[in-house]
Amino acid sequence: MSVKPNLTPLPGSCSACAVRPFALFRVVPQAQVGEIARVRSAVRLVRANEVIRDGVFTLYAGWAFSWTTTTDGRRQILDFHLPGDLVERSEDGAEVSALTDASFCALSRDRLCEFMGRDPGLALSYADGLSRDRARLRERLTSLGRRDAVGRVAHLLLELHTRLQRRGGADRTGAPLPLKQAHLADALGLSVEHANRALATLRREEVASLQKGRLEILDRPEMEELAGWSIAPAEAPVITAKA
Amino acid sequence: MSVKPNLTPLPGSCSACAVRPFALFRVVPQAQVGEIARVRSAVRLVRANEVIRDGVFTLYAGWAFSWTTTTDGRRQILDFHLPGDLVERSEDGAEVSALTDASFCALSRDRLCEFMGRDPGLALSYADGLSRDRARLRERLTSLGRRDAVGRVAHLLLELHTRLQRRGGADRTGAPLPLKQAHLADALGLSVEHANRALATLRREEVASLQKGRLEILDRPEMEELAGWSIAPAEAPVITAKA
DNA sequence: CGATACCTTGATCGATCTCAATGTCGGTGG
DNA sequence: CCACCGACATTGAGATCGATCAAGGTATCG
Repeated sequence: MSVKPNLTPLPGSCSACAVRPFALFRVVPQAQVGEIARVRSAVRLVRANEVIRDGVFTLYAGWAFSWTTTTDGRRQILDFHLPGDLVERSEDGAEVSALTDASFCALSRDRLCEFMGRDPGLALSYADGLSRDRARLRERLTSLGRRDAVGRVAHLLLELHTRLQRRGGADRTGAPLPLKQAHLADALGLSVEHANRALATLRREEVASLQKGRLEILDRPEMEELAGWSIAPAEAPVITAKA
Repeated sequence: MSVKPNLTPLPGSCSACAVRPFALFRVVPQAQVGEIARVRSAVRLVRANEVIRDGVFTLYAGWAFSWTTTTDGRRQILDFHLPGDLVERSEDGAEVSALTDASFCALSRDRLCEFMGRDPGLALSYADGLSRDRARLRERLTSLGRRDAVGRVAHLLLELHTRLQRRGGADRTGAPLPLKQAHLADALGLSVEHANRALATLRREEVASLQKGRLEILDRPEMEELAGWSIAPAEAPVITAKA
């Protein structure tokens, strides 16, 4: 086991940054890329499972996730972070950990705020990221509220596949996915055993498989069906319920 | 039954707006309040349960909520909106409905973007709102993932009480709360019957009661206990699960 | 080879859903 | 004024999904 994570180090200059097209600073014109460096406070490498203490950072390589624990000690994973994502350690007691070995650019919150205060485009880029986060959380909330275990798992896998694809980290039928079953369980409000069974169902039905860090989508239509993956608008039931 | 909602109409001028101190435009200095009017596209009154079609608006009076339905027709409430909140009808098939009779200022998305593009402070105010939305969704996700029915109900009631209090709409021991049990159920991933039973438990244990549109908090320490209402940071279990 | 981390499976238990009534209360038409 | 109606709230009994508990199984790494 190497002492340091086995990741290519970050480029010294932001102008060569491979993830900038997907990141907060994508809106900064080439001419002002130099200014970004003043917001950067450190470049770091962390090992899988290490807790990250920096308040704001842009993930460069590897995965991370945000989580809390309830008072009785159970973990809830709030979101997964992919390369290019801007991640904030929030005030409210949530933590951020590396899911894999990872590297990132820590930012100074003060200098970032200052920069955004001068550059509305950057502020809007920041807002755009928040808006995406919110959309993801809403989807996940819908999963936990109204989908069964198989549906939740299928939905999360489709979500991650889509996000990876947008960054070129996936092909149409699969992608590398470093999640353990415990991560799935803690993100979806399931026990590990049940997450395992849901995954087994998907595999048995030849819908999808997640093994050895790789997702394979075998039957996308069926998977979307199970996940309730419709971005379709809805008629308006006035006062509904029925779990 | 009146044909029009029984709400005081909005003031003609934004400078007299009662909710502006809590709203997106709180950061606009008095001298430029006139510019806000150009972003406003309409003032509307809607009845309880009416679907709202405007894309972006500031709620002025009354409550609203955002929701989706799953493919099998069950409803998930994504968030509740209170006076002063900026509400967006999102791209993704989520709808917004009035929970009570309500009035609001519809905004032009284009002109709002333009304004924010000129005024970084406004863009950051917008981001701040998104950030709060996200924090609320994370809390709710934790509820659905890791808390039982009574905990979920208690937590949501505390959240709403806190939000109302910040706006002066609640005293320490209670507040008017127009939610039906079906709203609670659909927000928390429960059946109406079970939401009812959870509420009954809280009442029986003399922790809190929600009746006739009013919340009473009878035993706040106990309620916080049940809700897991700790904003306490947590130790880091490395790979947990166990629902 | 043994340890460790992770995955899998089975049996049982329990929280929550479903289905089916019944109760309450404010409003409305007669 | 009263009987009825519709919207909500409540209660009970039985069915289910997913949690727990308890073993194994497998693969990787030192």
